Amino acid sequence: MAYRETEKMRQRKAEARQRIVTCAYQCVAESGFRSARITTIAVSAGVATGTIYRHFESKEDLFAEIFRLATQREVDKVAQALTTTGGNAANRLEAALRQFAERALRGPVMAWSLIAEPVDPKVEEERLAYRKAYARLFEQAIDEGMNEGCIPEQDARQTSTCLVGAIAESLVGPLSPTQAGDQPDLKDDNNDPLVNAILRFCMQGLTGTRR
Amino acid sequence: MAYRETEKMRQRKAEARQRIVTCAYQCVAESGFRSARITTIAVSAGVATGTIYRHFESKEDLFAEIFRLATQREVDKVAQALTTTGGNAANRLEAALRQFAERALRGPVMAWSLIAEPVDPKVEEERLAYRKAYARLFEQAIDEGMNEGCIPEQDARQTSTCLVGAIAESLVGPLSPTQAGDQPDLKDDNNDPLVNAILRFCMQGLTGTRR
DNA sequence: ACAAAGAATGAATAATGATTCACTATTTCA
DNA sequence: TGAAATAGTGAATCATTATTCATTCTTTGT
Repeated sequence: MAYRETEKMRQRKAEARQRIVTCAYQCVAESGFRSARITTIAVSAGVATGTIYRHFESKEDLFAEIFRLATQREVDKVAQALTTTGGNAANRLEAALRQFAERALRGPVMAWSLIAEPVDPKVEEERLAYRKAYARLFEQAIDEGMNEGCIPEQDARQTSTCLVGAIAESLVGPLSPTQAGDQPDLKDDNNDPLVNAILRFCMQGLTGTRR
Repeated sequence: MAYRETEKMRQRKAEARQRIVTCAYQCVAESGFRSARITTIAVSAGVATGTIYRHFESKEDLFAEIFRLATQREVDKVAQALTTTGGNAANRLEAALRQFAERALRGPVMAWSLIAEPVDPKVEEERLAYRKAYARLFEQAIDEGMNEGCIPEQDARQTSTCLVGAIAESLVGPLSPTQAGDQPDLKDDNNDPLVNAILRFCMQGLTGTRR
């Protein structure tokens, strides 16, 4: 016997994989999935195109992983807003919705890719999962709110889906790459008028209470 | 001189064009844009593939026209619901939203193509227009409602965008081709629970009044 | 019937990039 | 050092369809 995979090698491979992921991520964050080329990613990661296929079944698989990664970041942040905010469940939910919208407006290219860019089926599947992940977070908060009594009884799952839809749709226009360069700066002070208008609708739909 | 386009010819060409459009429409209504092939459309329309290019610049152009056509039908129906329903602006708007959702559930394949199927850029553009068309209808109704006093003052454009988003997102799951065969029959009696739940959220978001 | 003009045809082409794979290089261990 | 095992390479291949265009067919007016 001669060669057996050693720790050192395992690590080196993991590094290469990581480099590929990172470069692919950057490509997508710069100009979306559609224009991201395997060749380009390979070059920028300093490997041959073939090497990418030693780490990923296919381009779609790689992209699905990128999507999942980007998604996880976002969902985590929203989950965090949900847990670290004070006040009742309705307050916490509002903070989470705000986080969702504001983060999107801050990273518009990636947000557009995640929300609205036409993508291949495997990636589209991830998108459905991503939207569902948000919905589930919101759903849980609504359930809590109903228990606390600060949110009226309702179909929490259905409402959470509506919340995701209302926000996503409201962002499509502003994020659309045809009007890049808009939305110059966004303050941290809960005062973006677009975000406020979205939130008003969402919270009203949720609580049936005029703001 | 010898040949000059005559009325008869003009008509015959128009018929061929119409046939192409109809067949393309059927293809899409059966299984979406992605799987619709120019060759298949040509065969079913009884023309050569080349002939399609005498009538349309490109596949995308043809599909954009199909999209526009399908869209127009839907938007017209919603507009009709908006004008023919009795009651105040809020009632009329509710009827329109209901029409939007119910029609989608009745023609799920086409609805999915219009709402969520990944499509090429030119067609995607039509989709934005389509969503905007709905939003504009709703916006107008909201404006009327604010004048009538039955809808509180708000940013009508923003609200209408949220309405479109909430409904569309709520439909994505149920329309998704992976779970075709669901949603077996839908009565005309304003009683589909999914539709009712969506409408509750929408109307609350709009009026801030609990249902 | 004929020639000019245009329409229709559909097999061949083109374009695009993802993917492969025969080969080279590297790692490991006796 | 050398042989086995695996990793890396990237030019060539493949697959998929939309699109083209040289050719054939139709229509029209004389």
